[in-house]
Amino acid sequence: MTTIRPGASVARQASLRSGNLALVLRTVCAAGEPPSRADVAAATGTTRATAARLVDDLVAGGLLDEVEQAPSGRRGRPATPLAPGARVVALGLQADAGLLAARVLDLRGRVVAERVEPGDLRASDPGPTLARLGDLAAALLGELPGGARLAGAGLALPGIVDVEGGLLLRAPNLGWSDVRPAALLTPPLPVELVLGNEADLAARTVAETAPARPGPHRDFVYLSGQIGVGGATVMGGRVVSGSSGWAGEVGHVCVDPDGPACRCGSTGCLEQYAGRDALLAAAGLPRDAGPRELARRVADGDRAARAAVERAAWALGVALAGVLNVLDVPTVVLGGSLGELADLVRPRLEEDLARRVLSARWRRPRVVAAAGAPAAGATGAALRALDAVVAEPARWLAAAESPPP
Amino acid sequence: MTTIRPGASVARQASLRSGNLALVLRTVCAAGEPPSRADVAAATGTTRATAARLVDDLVAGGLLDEVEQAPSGRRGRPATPLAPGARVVALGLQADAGLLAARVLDLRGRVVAERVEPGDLRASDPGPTLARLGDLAAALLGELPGGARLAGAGLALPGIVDVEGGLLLRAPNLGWSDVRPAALLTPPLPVELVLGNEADLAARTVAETAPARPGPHRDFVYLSGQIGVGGATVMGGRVVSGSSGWAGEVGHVCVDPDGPACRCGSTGCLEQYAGRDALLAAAGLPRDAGPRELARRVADGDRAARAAVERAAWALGVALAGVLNVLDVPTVVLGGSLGELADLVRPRLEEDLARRVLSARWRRPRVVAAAGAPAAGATGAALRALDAVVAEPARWLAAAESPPP
DNA sequence: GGTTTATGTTCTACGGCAATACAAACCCGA
DNA sequence: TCGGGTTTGTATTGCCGTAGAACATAAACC
Repeated sequence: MTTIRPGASVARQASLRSGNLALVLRTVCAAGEPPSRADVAAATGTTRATAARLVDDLVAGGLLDEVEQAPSGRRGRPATPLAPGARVVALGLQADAGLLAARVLDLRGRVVAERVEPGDLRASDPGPTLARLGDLAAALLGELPGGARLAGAGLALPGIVDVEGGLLLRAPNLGWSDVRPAALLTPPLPVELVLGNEADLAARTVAETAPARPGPHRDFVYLSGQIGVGGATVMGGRVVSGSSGWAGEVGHVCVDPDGPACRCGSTGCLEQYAGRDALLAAAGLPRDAGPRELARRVADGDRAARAAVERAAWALGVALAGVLNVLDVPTVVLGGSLGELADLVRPRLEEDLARRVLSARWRRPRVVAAAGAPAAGATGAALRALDAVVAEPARWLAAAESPPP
Repeated sequence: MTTIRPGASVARQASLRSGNLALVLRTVCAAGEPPSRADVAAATGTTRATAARLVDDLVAGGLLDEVEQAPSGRRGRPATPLAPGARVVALGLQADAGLLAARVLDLRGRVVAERVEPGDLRASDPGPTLARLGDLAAALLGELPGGARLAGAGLALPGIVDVEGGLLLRAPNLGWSDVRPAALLTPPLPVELVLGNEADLAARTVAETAPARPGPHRDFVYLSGQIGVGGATVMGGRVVSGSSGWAGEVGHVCVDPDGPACRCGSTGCLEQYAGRDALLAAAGLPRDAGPRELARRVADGDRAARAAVERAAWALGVALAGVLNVLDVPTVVLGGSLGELADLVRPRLEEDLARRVLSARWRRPRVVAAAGAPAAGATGAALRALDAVVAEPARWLAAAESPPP
């Protein structure tokens, strides 16, 4: 007998149903206006009968809501508008060098509740810090409206993370190594806590404005300007996480091999030119100044500030040109403190990219700023948990059925 | 009525069948030894009855063959071994600066016929060159055994390609721009010719040793050392082609912004250090010398040759560290002339990567040489066409049914 | 108030896979 | 030589999900 690798499993009729449930739910989530069953049928290419059956199951499981119909003035039987289930929510957490954040989103992408607590967490102690974050989370979950069902929780961390193992391997800016946040988060959460890289999760908020609703860009490189520079790549609306989930470290792309030494052991990393600490130091500003102060000085004509920003733009051009040559994405999204400097670096950066990117003569790369909501990582963490539900509604329905309502 | 973006279409029962046909075919292709129907059932998780039904359809369509059973000595009814259909073949072509190649592969990954014609095609005229390639292809197709059915054809080109449009936008080493090869290839092929980047297609030969049979590496960066340096990224066994198919231009990652000017308009591109022309020039060798001559000189202790290789290894370290930081893949595969120099550059390159790649302390990147078959691009082009059949056997079966055998 | 129009529901038909039983082909041992 | 054991391949039945068509419903239009 030949032994064959397990491989994928066959598609049974249940898989068919499961896939179509996901398709219907995704369709409703992606729609701008609440669609009717007939709209869903048209968009998915199925019959009204089948679409209705799938919608009914999703409504029964709370994943879709039948919302109040506004008088449309159109003739024919009035439609029943459908919206993603408002009672399905997820918790997103973020611990960063500059803040602790907790945010609850519902399936429609609305912020149900949030707490953001600024503070300097550089070189902090993981235990007390995560206990504070746990308190924030508990307070948030306590004030949820009745009937809300928590679909999952995520934690965005500025470092290298072992997602399967639930382990933060190293977060240089926090000074943390080998931390298991789920164990330190008190009181414990009622659902599993999934870790994630801050930039990966923040990029998700650009890729989708609400669970399964596509954002303005589908293919882009995201740069998260923090104390260092984090990054993520999104292709086809999905974050490219690499074979171990450590992709996107654009901050450590080498810009100049003869450049300054970096904490990571290499030399001339992008972070040494465009990271917040590096920028502020080059501009002669104190470490706790913000990007706005830097932007103000540039506007005032401060020479050191101008030079620092110019140098950052140059470094971004070298590093991002390499990334764009390798990945072929049309857009660079600047987030975090880099987002606040986007207008200052864009002219030079776009020009450099046009010169250095091989395919620029056929499609010129663009640089945009992320719509800067604070603690985007927390939002992204909640989005990821909700996306998991949208991807496999059948699992959710099965879980919801075991305890009868 | 709300208009919703088309989105994906629902899964019908036909999709179920189509998906399972693909799964069965993929399973047989991936297996090392010809499996029986019962093996297929076990590997896919379905019943013997269903597996047999699917296999029968694939056998009827020629996508699977029932091969001769060798006496196994095991008790029980002897199994009927299954192998990918030998009569399903595809044509792969390649036009490169150093050769023209045509190769026919069957669904088992065997070379059915081939022609490789060396020659210097730098700054050549596309018309006559492609006519020569067309002659090669016609000769090859003429000598195919009776009953062979051509599933598709592909052409590997060292440049930027518009795959949908069938247009070669620019191939600097050939000196070609805006060429439409399908129109210049005489006599015309009996199937559609799909273009592809040479490095992308060569990388495919590393990702799979035969159609749908996984190769030794599933996640890697492939570097194709030609006159310049092409590249491709493979993640999860799939070539990452980017949003327009122009990904993988590792050769134009900036290694040193103050380095020599590159044809592409940038400065200090990797190609200026590790491309064949650059390497040979730095070693003081004539342009038409090969990488073996260079390797021989290094072994003989030639100082200029050693310095050239050392410099290339340094540049590869800087560029690939950036790529690995962004993509998180564990392996670098060196192909083409770089493959022949792999043993010379590996020590320094692996050391530099270990220092510069952020995740190296958890998983140290490895550098390997591609098993160097000449004209890997042609093989990859044929593989791609065969993979398309494996991915959608139902389409092939439908097409095979319309003209009855 | 009848007609038109669009939505939502009900019912039957068809196709695909699961489960089971059964037939076929080989090895083994008496 | 022949029956038991074993594995493979095939036939039959039942379940399930979608397609298709007919029907019911609720509004606007005339």
